[in-house]
Amino acid sequence: MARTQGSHSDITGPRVRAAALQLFAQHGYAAVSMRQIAREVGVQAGALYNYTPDKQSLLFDLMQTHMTELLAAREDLQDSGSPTEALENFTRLHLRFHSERPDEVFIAYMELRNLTPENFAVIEELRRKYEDALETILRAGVEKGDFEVSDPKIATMAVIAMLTGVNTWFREGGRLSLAEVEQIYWDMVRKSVGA
Amino acid sequence: MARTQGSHSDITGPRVRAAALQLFAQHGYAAVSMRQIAREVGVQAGALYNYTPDKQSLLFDLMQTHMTELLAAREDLQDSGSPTEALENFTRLHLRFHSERPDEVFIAYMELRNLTPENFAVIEELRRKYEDALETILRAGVEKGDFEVSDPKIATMAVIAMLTGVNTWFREGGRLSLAEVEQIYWDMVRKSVGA
DNA sequence: GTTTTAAACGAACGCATGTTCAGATAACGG
DNA sequence: CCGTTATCTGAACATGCGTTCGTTTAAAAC
Repeated sequence: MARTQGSHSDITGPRVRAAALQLFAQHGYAAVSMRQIAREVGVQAGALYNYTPDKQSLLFDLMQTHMTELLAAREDLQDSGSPTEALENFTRLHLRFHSERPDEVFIAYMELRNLTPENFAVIEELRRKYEDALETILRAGVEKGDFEVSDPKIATMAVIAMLTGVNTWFREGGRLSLAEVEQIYWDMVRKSVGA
Repeated sequence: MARTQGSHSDITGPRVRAAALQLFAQHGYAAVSMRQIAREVGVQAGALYNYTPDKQSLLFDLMQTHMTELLAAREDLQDSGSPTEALENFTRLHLRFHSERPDEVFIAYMELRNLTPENFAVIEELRRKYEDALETILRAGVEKGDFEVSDPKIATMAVIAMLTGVNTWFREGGRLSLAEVEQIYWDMVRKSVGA
């Protein structure tokens, strides 16, 4: 029973990625089989190969798309203001972007070791670019005398770790709204760099 | 060829756990087979079942041991001093303990979803106890007027995330010594809670 | 109304998985 | 020196894996 209604490729393709995203995030790449993904989509396993050359590419595409979108969102920020304003923009963007995409974030941080070396290098490069953006802001603030940071490299890692940690507990509809969470984290980030 | 020298159970047992620890951390629980662990130990797969009832127990034991040791180390700290001193002790202990056990920490954070529901509940309870310790310190500091923290629960999560992030980049023998890293992170933690 | 083609089926491939267990081996206690 | 026992082997089990491919279906094109 193929094609029970209309052309499917532009519907099934996104559904395959959505199912892979959800299942990889929930159980982990290695623990999810192509047959599970197919069952979620409502299709036989063989049909998945109309949409991905293999399982590895499915993972890589999800991660690359996520990192590319993150970088694009970051570049949309015009850091014309002061370092403090730039840092606030970065902080709020990071929190908003990450809290909107818990599954993508989870995969991007947990499944790096399941990438082939070539694919890993690509993702790492994207991640490095993102970290560089924050480090640049911190260095500008230090140079201008606005921030008090002894080691910008470490401060970058510390701030990103702190912000990304929001995904371990924040759920929309919980005790606090995203706006409140943004404010609390921004207060902590600001103080931690002495701004 | 069994027992080529002396009794092995008290040697092989720890070696099984060590191999599992290293392999789970490197490739992930789901991606590591019992035969890989056995090969690392230098034994056939069947022999592993003299030391663990199954693969799941191997993972659970590693995580439970780690969390129990962490809590024990935490309880060895006498927080007789001020909240600020208690927070500094907590910060330095966390950094030291975690940087000494990168594999255990990695597993404890990444493999939660591969625990059975019963085992997961046990580990989560241990983690909650550890987080409670920090939250108690923060609340004491707020009450005494030493800290400036709007939401102790969130501040707890933020600080722990920031500190645990040290494991994503810190390697002994790198640019900075552990003592230097401790100082930098303590500065940032102290400032972030307004102490 | 016929032909083309996108899309999915469903069986098959070789191989790996966690776990069990009867049998072999070698150090130990007597 | 012999019998016991802790320890490990090695084969087997059912099941599942990622991937391939000839075949079937039904919508689209003409």
